[in-house]
Amino acid sequence: MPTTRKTRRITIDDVARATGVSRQTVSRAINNKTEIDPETRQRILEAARLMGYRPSRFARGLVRQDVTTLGLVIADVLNPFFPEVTAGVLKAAERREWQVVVYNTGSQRRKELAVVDMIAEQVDVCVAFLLHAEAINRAVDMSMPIVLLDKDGMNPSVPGVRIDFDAGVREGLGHLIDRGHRRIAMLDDEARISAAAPNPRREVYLELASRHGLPVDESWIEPAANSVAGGAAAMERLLEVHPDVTAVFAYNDLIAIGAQRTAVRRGLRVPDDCAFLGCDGLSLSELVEPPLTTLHIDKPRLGELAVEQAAQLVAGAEPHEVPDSVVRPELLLRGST
Amino acid sequence: MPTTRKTRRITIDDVARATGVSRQTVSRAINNKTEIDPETRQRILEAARLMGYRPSRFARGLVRQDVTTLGLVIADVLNPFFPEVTAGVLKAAERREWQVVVYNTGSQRRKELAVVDMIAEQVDVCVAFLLHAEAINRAVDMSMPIVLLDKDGMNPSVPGVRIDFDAGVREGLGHLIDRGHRRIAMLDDEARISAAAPNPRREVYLELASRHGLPVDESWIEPAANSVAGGAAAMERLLEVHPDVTAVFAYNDLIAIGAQRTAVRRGLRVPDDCAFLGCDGLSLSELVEPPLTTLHIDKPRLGELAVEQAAQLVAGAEPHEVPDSVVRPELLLRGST
DNA sequence: ATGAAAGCGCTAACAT
DNA sequence: ATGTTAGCGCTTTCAT
Repeated sequence: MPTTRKTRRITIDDVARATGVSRQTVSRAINNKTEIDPETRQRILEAARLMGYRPSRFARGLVRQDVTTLGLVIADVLNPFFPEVTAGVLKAAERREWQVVVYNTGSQRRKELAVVDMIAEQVDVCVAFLLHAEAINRAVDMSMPIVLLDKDGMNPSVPGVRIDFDAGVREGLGHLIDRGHRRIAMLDDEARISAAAPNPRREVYLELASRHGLPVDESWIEPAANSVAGGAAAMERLLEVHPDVTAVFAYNDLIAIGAQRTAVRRGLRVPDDCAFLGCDGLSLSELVEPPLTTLHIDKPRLGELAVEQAAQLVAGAEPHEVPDSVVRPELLLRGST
Repeated sequence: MPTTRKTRRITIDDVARATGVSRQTVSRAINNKTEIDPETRQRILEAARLMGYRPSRFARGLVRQDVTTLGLVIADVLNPFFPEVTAGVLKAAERREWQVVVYNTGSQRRKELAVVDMIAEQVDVCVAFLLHAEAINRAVDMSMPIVLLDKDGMNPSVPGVRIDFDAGVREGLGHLIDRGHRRIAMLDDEARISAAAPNPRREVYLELASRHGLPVDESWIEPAANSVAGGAAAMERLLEVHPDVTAVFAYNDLIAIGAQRTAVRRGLRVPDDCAFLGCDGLSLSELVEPPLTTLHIDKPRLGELAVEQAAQLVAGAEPHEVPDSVVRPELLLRGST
């Protein structure tokens, strides 16, 4: 049972009183200002330490307006895609001495909205992966400076990084088609579907299928939960409907890896019986057997670019003045195709 | 070239002036208080939106002392161990409506110290993975309430979660010895070595080696950078010195996976020619070939326990009054042994 | 080298 | 339903 002592906060005045100096002198001591007697400083610092004094960040922030806090909104820390993006965000933030507050949404509508409300109150600017247009609009409505990770097809008045899936997926699927694949299925992201968010990966898939006259229709698109287990389960369902599938294009690497595992477990040879094409290029994807062919995205760079745009907003630029950045996926040919 | 307009902040007074009401009425409107005419509220809200007004979190925090910010200090977002811990931390923080600020140290002494200085100014309490005793002591010195992730052997006056490697490693190495392995090497973490941090994994390894009369000495311990590539490189070096090694115990799964890849690439059969035992149980480790035998740690729980201890500190408990938590690794037998 | 006064932007408590 | 008065804890500016 934790004791809930309401231990009143120790303030700079307490320290001043205890050391018999004025508040300002204490302030000088703890802020390493020059105009102060070295001995006085020592005495004050010592007393402050003993008393457990810690300056209030709020009081400080109020007067010196120099601390910038960035909100980073991601869907799921457990999907390696986000830690990789986060690495870039942290790096860029560190350079600027910005604080980074992280929020997880699970891509659920309710949580995305709740997180937007939260960040609106707590941060100066934010970089966000948001699937629900409603959540994005809410942020804009609250005058929250926001930069989108994966802005493709989203609210055009909000700056963001565009991942050029169009070119990438065209190249990736072209590769499968060149290899003679016709019965190519897609494992899509069910969260994106249920959020009714723009989905270039799916659109390009359908467009190419039609252009090349592939014998596939929407029944060849199976929604998957965004995880290895989700990909594995989706592949089971797909094989029920289309046991003759020869290649699978997955929404991302996690889903592709799960699907490939199902295939292997079922005794299919990869890539001979069924090939797999992932998307996003997790470092994990070269560790599985066979290593996954994937559309690699430079995720740290994605994060850095977003922070750079955020910096423009902080500097006073209007959202429409901040040009979108673009990241282009790169086809990494490996053993799964 | 971003425009650096110094656009003065819009305050509640600006909104009040623009709408011809008092500051307090604006406050009521934006905080959804009851005692206000619905029409007035609408008018104010509309004006605030148009003006792009956003309440200052500092001013607010100063007066309503109800926002808690937790600093989460990790070594490396790219090591899946930390995202998994982070998942637990975020979950526990969300329940309490705490903000979580993340800092990456790379386990470098300089950065650990810099991060401690930073968090001391910016957060109310922190949960940290710190290798350098100096950094921990600095936090204590600054009266920073802190909880350690992996506190084993660290400053006993600081609360933390203890991972019971002693029992775990005993069981894991016991398993290898039972299988008849004698020439068991260890791939240690070079960052921990250079920080001169306590290392129960290594100690137990040496103790068991001596107790069971294994034909190994310190030359059988090879330091590895904390990554798959690091593990791979360390294994190369190990094989130079001890080509007759039959089992490898790695500091963690990332290193084990890299080492195992080197073995496979060299044509060794795993586990017949060389077995691999990891430590920490990343979800990744069951995706590699062969799946890795490992000492699984419930990392989300580790994070949650730490936050619970942090909550006690926030509630006013003295560090020495907060009992350590313990997480016990569990041996997961898989294909690599 | 130190102190006094002013004020950062907001909300709580008390008027009206 | 709205306005007024006091701070929250700190740093800045200006005295001394």
